[in-house]
Amino acid sequence: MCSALAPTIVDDQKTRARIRDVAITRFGADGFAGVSVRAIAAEAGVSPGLVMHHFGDKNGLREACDERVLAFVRAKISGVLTDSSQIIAELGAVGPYLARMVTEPSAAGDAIVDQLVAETQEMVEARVADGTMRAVGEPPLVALVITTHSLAPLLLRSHIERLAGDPERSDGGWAAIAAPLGQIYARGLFATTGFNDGMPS
Amino acid sequence: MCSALAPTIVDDQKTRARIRDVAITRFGADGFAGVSVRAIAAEAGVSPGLVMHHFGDKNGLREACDERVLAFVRAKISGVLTDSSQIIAELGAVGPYLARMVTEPSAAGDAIVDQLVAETQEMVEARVADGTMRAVGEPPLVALVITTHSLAPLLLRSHIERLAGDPERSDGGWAAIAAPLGQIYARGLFATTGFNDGMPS
DNA sequence: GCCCACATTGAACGCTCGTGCAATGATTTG
DNA sequence: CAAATCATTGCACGAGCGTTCAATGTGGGC
Repeated sequence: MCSALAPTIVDDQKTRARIRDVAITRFGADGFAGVSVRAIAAEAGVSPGLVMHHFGDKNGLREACDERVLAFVRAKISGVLTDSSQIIAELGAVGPYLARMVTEPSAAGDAIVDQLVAETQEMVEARVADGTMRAVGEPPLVALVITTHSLAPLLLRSHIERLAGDPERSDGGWAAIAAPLGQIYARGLFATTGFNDGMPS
Repeated sequence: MCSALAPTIVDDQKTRARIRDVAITRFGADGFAGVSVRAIAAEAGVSPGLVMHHFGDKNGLREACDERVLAFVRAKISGVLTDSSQIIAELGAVGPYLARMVTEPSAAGDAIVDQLVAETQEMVEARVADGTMRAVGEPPLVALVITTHSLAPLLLRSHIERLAGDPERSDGGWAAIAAPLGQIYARGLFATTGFNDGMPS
């Protein structure tokens, strides 16, 4: 064909994996319906036909992406929940895709949230048992609340960096919000104790 | 010019508004790229050409939707932040669209988040002033944290209803999470006071 | 050597998309 | 009544979509 220079220079990653990773990035950025197979193929440096050969159809490609991200989450992040900035930075291109997974309805997204909630629940029960956490409700519900709240930075990443980011510091504003975040979880937000369900308006 | 008597004028506005409202529902469900002008036109009972006549092009339709939702939020909800279940129920079909607006990058989404943060900041400053809220950091950052956390139920609505929903109660699980939520904001989550930034792992 | 399995391509298919446009119908205006 | 205005339609166009497929390159096992 064209380049017979180095046989392994294109093979820095297996072709199938490269297509899938490009797809994760593009799907994360523009959504499943917002990206064409052709665009992914072009960015991966292959033909559209090869995408179909490896993944069957466009939906097969999506499933491969889901699977990959699910495995990524299972492996790397038992705690998307705790340390936002570090984890979000490590997520890299997977971040936006993961955000879409938990945001838009899908079985794979449900599986990820289930896993995060389960892990959080274990953490809650252990910490309540050893006395480092107060029991503020049924563990499954507490875990759900903590998980959803902890996912917020991932889902609203751009706004946090936009509104808390400091041109002085290279950090995207994550360090800045750590202080109030820690205060709330440590001692709460309200000075009064008469509090039922949500803030009184 | 402005003789407000003809029933046709009302019908007139009705058609344009109906198309736009259908678009909000469908865009919210499947995303902007995931819905065709034809599908929206069909569901609104009009021809695709009429959609172009009223909104110029597909992106004009999106801008009309953005504008509508922005006005909706400005008017109805000063506090998406506080009482989740009530507000989310009142949002109706606007909810998913609003979730996409704040989740996917756009100027309109930025505007909405800016507004919510600004309102929250006013609330924080007022409550710190009258002593019902502790000062846990700089008000802009505290407002940002509260806002992002309070948006989580909107963005993860399906998971909350899925995991906290009780077949016994008609409520979708929102009442169930109110208790731990209130406890956290009232007195915090941790029993110990030595706490820096995020939980130690 | 040959052969077979596989990666990969490029062209083509049918379809749907967003959009433009002339025509039609209804309503207001002069 | 005639003219004008505007909502509304049906149709057609070109582009781009997902997908198919026969052909071609490629490399390891016999």
